[in-house]
Amino acid sequence: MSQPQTDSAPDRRCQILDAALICFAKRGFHQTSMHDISAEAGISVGLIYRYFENKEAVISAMADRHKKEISEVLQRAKQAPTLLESLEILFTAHCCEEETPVVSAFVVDLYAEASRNPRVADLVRDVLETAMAGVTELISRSPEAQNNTRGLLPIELAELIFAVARGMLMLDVLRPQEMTATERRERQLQVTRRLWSCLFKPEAELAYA
Amino acid sequence: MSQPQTDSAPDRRCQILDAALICFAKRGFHQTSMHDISAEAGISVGLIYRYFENKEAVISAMADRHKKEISEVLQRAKQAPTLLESLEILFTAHCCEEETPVVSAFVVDLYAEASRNPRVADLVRDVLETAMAGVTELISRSPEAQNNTRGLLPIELAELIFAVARGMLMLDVLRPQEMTATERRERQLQVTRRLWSCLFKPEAELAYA
DNA sequence: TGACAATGAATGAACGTTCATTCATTGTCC
DNA sequence: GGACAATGAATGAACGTTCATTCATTGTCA
Repeated sequence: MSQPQTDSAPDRRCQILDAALICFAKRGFHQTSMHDISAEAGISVGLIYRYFENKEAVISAMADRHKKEISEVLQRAKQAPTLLESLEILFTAHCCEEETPVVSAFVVDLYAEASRNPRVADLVRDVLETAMAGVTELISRSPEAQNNTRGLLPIELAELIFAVARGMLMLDVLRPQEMTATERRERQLQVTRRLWSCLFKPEAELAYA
Repeated sequence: MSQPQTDSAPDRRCQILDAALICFAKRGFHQTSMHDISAEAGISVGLIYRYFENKEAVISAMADRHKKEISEVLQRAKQAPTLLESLEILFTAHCCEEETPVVSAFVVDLYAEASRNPRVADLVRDVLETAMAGVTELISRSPEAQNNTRGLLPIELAELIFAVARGMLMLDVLRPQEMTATERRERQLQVTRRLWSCLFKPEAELAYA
């Protein structure tokens, strides 16, 4: 039962962040009270303040964790055998039910927060640039992209890919609750494959119109 | 000088909504107080309640107005001579400085709100479906799309296009304030053209892989 | 036209509530 | 007992909302 401080502290932090994610996804940052979080975590309000300076620190820590999760997804994506599979991993990361789900509503809220909180904006931008650099590199090295027909650079392809991924994520928050994560995932995959067939279908070179 | 009630009432509502848009874009729905809105509009708090039942009614009215604005953009887009120009109008509607700008931050917030407010979700979904139907029709009738190479249906192309549009809008909120609307607009246009060249570059038919 | 009545747009102080934050107190383990 | 984890009632600021009040404008009657 007893845990030395150095071990228990990260656990508590994690527990609080888990609860915060659920609350934030359900109600949004600014409609979630510290009591909501404490209730969800099954602890007292005061205890949150032992691990986080204030509410904004909780939000920042959530953003940080999101950054780490994206890095991990990126690592997994990089190890996929084909570029298409890499993209599928990246595109569906936010509709997995198990593991550490990157809940769509939370991410959309994060972007909304970024629009007015420069610290969050910097962090989100950083996440995005890291992920984009990873995918750009992935594309550069993939055989599929060697003879893509439209004279687009890897970075330009990556920008398109990320735009679609963000756009699908935004669509995800409109889905009625009746739709399961699996169904949403299937939907995302369809669009991914569609985009893929547009971008990387092997064809002869052509100057662009 | 004197205005009959039937004329002045919509003006006041509009004035309040204009102020609310500025506040919402700056601070978000739930960080904006009714005092913020009244101060921005240059009126008293109480007066807002003469025109709107409560704060949620202000948000709903904003969403309604957004719906009308999108309809207008769609009408304009439909009248463009080429499909590319139609898409350019749709893609850059949110970074115009003049007229009634559809501020990116507000729209991202609207999606975040949609994720937890079913009424807002229905409205946003409705806007999206209308716009998507319009673009799908536009694509069906455009000569550019007659010989698109990837065996994608107009509706599937429209979904891709809208995903990119939403994704770029999300990116827009991360832009540092130093970037002008014109620069952001140019950025959006680049991506639009890139997508266009992927989707509609005239080529011979091919069965999809 | 002038005097007075009626209107309702507009105000902003006040109210009840919610919320983030604090801290005195209690529980737990070595 | 000492050190630290955990509690949750208390605090005060901020918020959405209400409503008694003001006052310019409009309508009415002589």
